[in-house]
Amino acid sequence: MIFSKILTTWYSNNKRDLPWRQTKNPYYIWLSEIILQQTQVKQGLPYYEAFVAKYPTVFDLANANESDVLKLWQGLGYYSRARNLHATSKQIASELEGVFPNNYKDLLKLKGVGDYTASAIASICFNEISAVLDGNVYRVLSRYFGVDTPINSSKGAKEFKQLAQELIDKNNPAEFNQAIMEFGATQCKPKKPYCNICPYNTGCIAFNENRINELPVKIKSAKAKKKHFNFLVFISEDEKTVLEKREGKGIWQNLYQFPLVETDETINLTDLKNRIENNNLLKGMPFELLQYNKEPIVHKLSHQHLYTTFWIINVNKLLEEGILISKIRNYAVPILIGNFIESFNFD
DNA sequence: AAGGCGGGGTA
DNA sequence: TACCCAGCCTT
Repeated sequence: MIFSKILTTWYSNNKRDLPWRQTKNPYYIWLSEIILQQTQVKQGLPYYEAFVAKYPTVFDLANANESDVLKLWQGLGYYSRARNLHATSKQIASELEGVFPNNYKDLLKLKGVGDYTASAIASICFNEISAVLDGNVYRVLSRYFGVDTPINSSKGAKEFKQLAQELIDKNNPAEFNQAIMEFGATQCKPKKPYCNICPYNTGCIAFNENRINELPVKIKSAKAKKKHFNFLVFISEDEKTVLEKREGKGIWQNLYQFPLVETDETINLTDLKNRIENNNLLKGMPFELLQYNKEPIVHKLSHQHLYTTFWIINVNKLLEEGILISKIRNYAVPILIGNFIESFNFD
C-alpha cells in the first residue's frame, strides 16, 4: 500500500477532535497555526479558544491594542508571534479588506508566516499541493526512510521538503498534511514511539535497523547562557508599584516587568542597596530593602537560564511613574513575573 | 549558517 | 539533565 494511503487510513481512525479541524476559515486556521508554532497542542489549545472567543474575526483582532493581544498571549512564549499576529491582522483588515491570501506564495509574505505556516494554510484552506515540514514530519520521514541528514541544516530542509512533496496525496493535500503531523505527534513520538502497533513497522528503516533512537539527526545548539536578574518590587504606602515596558531587541519585548538590575553574579543585599541608592525612581527617598527569595529562582528558557531574585523595596510615597497594585494584573508580563505576582501577598 | 526567541512536557 | 514541541526572523 502506498505511503499516503496507510497514513490517511491511520488518521481516520486516530485523529484527535480539535476545534480548528471543524473549519477551513483561513482566519481560524492561521490563528491556530501561529499558536502551535513550537508549541504542543495541549499547551496551545486554551489560547486558541481564548483568542477565538475574544477576537471572532480578523477585524476584531485588528481593532485591538497590541497590549491586549500580548496580555491574552501571556504565558505562551515566543511573543514575537503575538506581535506579528496583530500586525498581520491589521494589514489584512486594512489592505486586503479582511480577505486572506489564498496561495502559498502570497501567504509567505505575511509577517510571522514562514514555509511551514504558508504550506499549512494553503493546503488546509485552499487545497494547494504544498507539503508541510514541521518537527513531526521531519521525524516520521527520517525514521521511515532512514534519512540521517540533519533536519536543522539547509541541506536537510531541502531534502525533506522534496521528499514530503513527492509523498503528499495530490488529491487531498489538506488531509495528508494534517495526518502526517498527527502521526508524528501521537504515534511516531520522539521518545518511546509505538512501533509495535505501527502500520509502517514492516517498511520503516529506523525500526528494522534498530535506529529509532538515532533518528532524526539534529545539530546541537549552543548551551544556554546564565544571567542574573534582580527585580525591584517597589511598594509604596499609597499602594503603588512600578512596572516598566521592555523595549528593544531581547526577550519579552513589549511585555512589562519590575525594574530590573542585571548583574554578572548573584548580589547580596548590601551591594544591591549601594547600587540602587541613586536609582532615579527613588529620588533620594529613604527606603527599606528586603530580599524576597533567598535562593535564586532559576527560570530556564531554551537559550538562557535566568537566576532570579525578587527584592522588595518599601517606600513612603511613590512617584508619578507608579501604577496601582490593584491594576497589576492588567499588564502582560513574562510568566516568571506572573508567578511572583500570584505568590506574593501584596497586602 | 548560526543564533535569538518561551514555556511546558517527557524520560 | 537533555531533548522536544503544527517555526520564524535577524544577522
